[in-house]
Amino acid sequence: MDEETDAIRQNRLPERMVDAADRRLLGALVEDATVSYAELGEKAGLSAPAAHERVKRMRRSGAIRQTVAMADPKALGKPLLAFVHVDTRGWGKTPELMAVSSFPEVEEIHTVAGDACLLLKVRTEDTRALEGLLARLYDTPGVTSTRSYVVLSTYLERPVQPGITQDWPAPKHMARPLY
Amino acid sequence: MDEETDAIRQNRLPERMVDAADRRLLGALVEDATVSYAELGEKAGLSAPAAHERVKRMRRSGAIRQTVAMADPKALGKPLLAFVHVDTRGWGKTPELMAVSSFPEVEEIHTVAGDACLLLKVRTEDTRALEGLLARLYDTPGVTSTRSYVVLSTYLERPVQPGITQDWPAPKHMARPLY
DNA sequence: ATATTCTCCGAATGAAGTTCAGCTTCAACG
DNA sequence: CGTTGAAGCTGAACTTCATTCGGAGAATAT
Repeated sequence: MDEETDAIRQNRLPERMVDAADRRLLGALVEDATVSYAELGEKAGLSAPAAHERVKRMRRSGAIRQTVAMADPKALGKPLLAFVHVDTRGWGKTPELMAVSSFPEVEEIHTVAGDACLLLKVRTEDTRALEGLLARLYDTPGVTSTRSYVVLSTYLERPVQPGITQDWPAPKHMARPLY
Repeated sequence: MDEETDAIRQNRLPERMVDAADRRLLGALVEDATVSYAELGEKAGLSAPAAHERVKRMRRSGAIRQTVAMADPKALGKPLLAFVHVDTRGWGKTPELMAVSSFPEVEEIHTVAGDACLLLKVRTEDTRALEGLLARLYDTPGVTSTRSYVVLSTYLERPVQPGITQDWPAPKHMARPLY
């Protein structure tokens, strides 16, 4: 008992596996997080307090990273979506990554295996703003070349889907910024 | 008055611009959608009913597409993230796109300007499952070649950020599937 | 200047989130 | 084999929040 509270304080949670009932809850919450716990429990075959308890645990363990509103980029004045492949030399140091992640247009940053080093997902007001972003990229030390893929139309955009019939371990660590 | 209710029935909403207060609300909701309306209003300098009213309007107009829980892909047994560029001949017809969008591993589908036709974001259990997805892609009529970028590590992954000091028109149509 | 529309606030109501005590199941252990 | 402890669920009680309503103020149009 004492070691568990101790583990919680140290942010190392000995949380449970994500079981079938948890995945049913996740499936509903990934579709719409505004439903009541009563309705949520009904869908998962649980009472409201039980559903609440499990969701709270999943938030704690990091199985549910966050609950957010998805804003329409057009309503925020950023209708242009593009993927940018960045070739670099001497990456791996965090300062450059932090510089790029501070650009407000950048939505995702990944390092990938393939003929590019970095892969960015960016949203801007127009092509002119995209050019401005590219200019700032080239000003970042280490960047050698970029390749842009401007999105013409989007056919699908959805959260991670559950739907695997197997149980998986909860993530080891709490969700936190990666740098 | 009558024409407005008529317009609502026909799904053509004559909604307002998204102003500075709306953007403050969006900024908070994009970070965390579990806050109370009282707290939300406090952050935006409004009372709880006013904040509630504006959020409701933004949901109606489509400025807020949906409110969802972000599940940790690892907790769902899909730790592998990859971007797949797909070259095709004779696209543009929806049936093929619907076939691809029915794959549960596929999270996003975009058509892009550049040396690829389609750009997919996919999550799978492992590289073997990724190969299986590629095989299903090649079985889809029209696909000629694919290029995969397996993500080694992710440094940033966040929702669309507000923060532009200008007002923008609300989206013209309600958010709905694109095909 | 008057009417109209729009948005806001404060109070009241209703519905939801949250806690609690007690019951059941299951596994560990003497 | 019986006992003990932990974990999970349920229904009821409690508390907080979402939601509605009436009225006041500002801005715009007539």
